[in-house]
Amino acid sequence: MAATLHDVAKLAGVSIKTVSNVVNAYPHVRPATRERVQAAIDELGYQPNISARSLRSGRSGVIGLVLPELSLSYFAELADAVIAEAEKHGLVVLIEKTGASRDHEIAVLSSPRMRLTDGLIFSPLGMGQEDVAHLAVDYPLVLLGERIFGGPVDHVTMRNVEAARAATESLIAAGRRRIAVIGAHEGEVVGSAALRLAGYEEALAAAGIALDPDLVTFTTLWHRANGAASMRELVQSGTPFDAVFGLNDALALGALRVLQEEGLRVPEDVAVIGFDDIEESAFTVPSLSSIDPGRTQIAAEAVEILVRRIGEGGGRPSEPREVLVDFAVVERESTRGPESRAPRVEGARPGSQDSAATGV
Amino acid sequence: MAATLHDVAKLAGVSIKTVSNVVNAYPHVRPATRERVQAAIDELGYQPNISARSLRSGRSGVIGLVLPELSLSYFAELADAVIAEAEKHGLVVLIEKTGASRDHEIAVLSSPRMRLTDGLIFSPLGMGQEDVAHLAVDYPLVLLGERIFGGPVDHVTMRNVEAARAATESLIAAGRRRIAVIGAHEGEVVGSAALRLAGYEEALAAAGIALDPDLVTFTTLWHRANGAASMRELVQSGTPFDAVFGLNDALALGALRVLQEEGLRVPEDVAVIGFDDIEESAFTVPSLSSIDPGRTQIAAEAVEILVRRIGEGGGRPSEPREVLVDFAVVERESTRGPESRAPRVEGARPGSQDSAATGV
DNA sequence: GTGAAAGCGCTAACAT
DNA sequence: ATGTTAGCGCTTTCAC
Repeated sequence: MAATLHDVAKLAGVSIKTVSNVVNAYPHVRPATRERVQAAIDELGYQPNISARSLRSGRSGVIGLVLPELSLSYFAELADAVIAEAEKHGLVVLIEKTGASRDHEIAVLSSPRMRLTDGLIFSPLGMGQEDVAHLAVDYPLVLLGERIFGGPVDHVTMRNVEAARAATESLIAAGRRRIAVIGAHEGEVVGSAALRLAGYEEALAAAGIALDPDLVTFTTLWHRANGAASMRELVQSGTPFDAVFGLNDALALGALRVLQEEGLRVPEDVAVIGFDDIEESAFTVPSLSSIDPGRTQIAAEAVEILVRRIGEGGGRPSEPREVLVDFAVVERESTRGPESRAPRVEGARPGSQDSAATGV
Repeated sequence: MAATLHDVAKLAGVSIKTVSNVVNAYPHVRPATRERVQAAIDELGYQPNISARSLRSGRSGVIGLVLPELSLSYFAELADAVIAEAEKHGLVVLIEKTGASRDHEIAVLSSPRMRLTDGLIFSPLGMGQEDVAHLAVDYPLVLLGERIFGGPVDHVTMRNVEAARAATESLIAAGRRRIAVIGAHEGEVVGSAALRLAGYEEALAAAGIALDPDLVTFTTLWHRANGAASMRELVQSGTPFDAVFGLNDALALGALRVLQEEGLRVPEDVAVIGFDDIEESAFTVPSLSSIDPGRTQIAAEAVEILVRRIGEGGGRPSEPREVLVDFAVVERESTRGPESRAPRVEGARPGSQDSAATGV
């Protein structure tokens, strides 16, 4: 049913090689021939068969993106950015979600389902440093996140420690001294939680503020509900505090809600800052200060590096690269005084590029 | 480099057919042979080449999902659900985003990039009823959304009119009479905006409330910022109102924020209800009442129908199906009186299934 | 500048 | 129960 190179060749009265040359924009084709072939292509509505091309050339034009979960805003926005970047390179994106399960993550790395991709952008959450060996795969792979460092692959990550330190410092600069942390992970050494906690501790130390363990709350999950629960516990414990650092925005948002339920004023009584700068944070009441970790830059770098690796082919690969992107402290109402509340609602953030009319 | 059927066959001392039989779990293989082949597979780390399989069999095990944008919570949560459903059928999902552009949507339908998928789940936002002919493609296609009806393809959609009517009725039942609408689309006849507005009008008519055009505000985009802007205009216009129906949650959330900026109490002065029931709505202050439009059911039905169509093969296709999923009114603080505020924060919603530990 | 032919790795007929 | 063989549609030498 679908037209093939042969059909086009027959109709145009040339060989399939010539048709192939036209399809692939090979320069040395006589204009007259090209025109005739193009006419035949249009008439038959010819579409190249990607499987056949891929089988022969070893390239599918598809890259894989492996994420914990799409319904978390951070990852949804990351995926959106990756798809946009991939499109610039003429690539489409196959998304696999792992549910942050270590086993699932490891399985995906050697899954034949992923074999039709030219390379993978891999964002694990369950795997840890001890799994570094699993990353030694025989296809292009770019690692994201902060679960594994120093692996045999290119790695794009954010400046967790510095950014968390900057977040904490912004609270200290506003005169806060009793800064609670929401979302620490017990005993973790690498991983977002550990790194961000380290940044928090650095900031306190630099300001000469003693670390009060009672102010550090733990939760494995980083959803709104966990932030809310931690906050409620902290309030009920009676431990005094004048600021909250949510290790991600969802946690901070959950905490924000509970603070208000409890009748505490934000930021007058308690200042709140998050991490991730998801779109939602600009629209809550009060709007949430946060760290923009450079999400779009991460997506751009990851795709760029992957494309370069794919282009390298099987040749002796160059050294794995470790890329750190820039971050920014985004101050909003939850840390600024109420006097500076204008403009009260921000417009569309520049980060959410090419968002055309989109209902539902 | 990568092992092929031939390599495995040679090592196991059998023919490639036998290896193929083992790989594809063909039942009539002697246990001893199967074991020997499996050993060879393991030893060589054999992975079937999907492109070759796909070229030969015409199936890739990949389905496409075409969406306006992933950074909108509704679509992110929908994509998440589709991926989960697809996985149950052993399929992976290729996501393409269109930015809600009509041209992009039409182009995707005939894009060779999508030709390696076995079928498509297609959620347009730019195309309209006049584009119905573009849906007559020669591969399995399931249409989502409410831009086009009665097309030549299976269609899974929500009960927009009934659900919007129920939302409005819940406000009326709470004693509200001056119900503003945020997000209407000028002159639209089909599409989410038009259908939901129709439901609103039905509810008013049924309750004997005259429609006041001043209460219906228009905005093309359905982001938080648009809801905020519309709300601000309405407040400043001086038009009295005691309730707001946001045609999606993002609009309602933007409105919710402005209402509070303006010193209006929700729900005491103004009750607010949205549409979509995105995860975030349970965690705002106050939490947002909404319509759960049956998102997970939509994903499940869409994948199910697509899988069946793919299975049908080229045979005479059965009639296109039109599937309507169930909705539910989710009442939260923004419409309930404050006396019923407990429990104050909901736990993880059952809708967000299989969300394991997920940081960042 | 264009054509002929080989073969990528696999599945599906058909044979045995 | 297992082997043989013929392509799927394309790209890629290598001729001409």
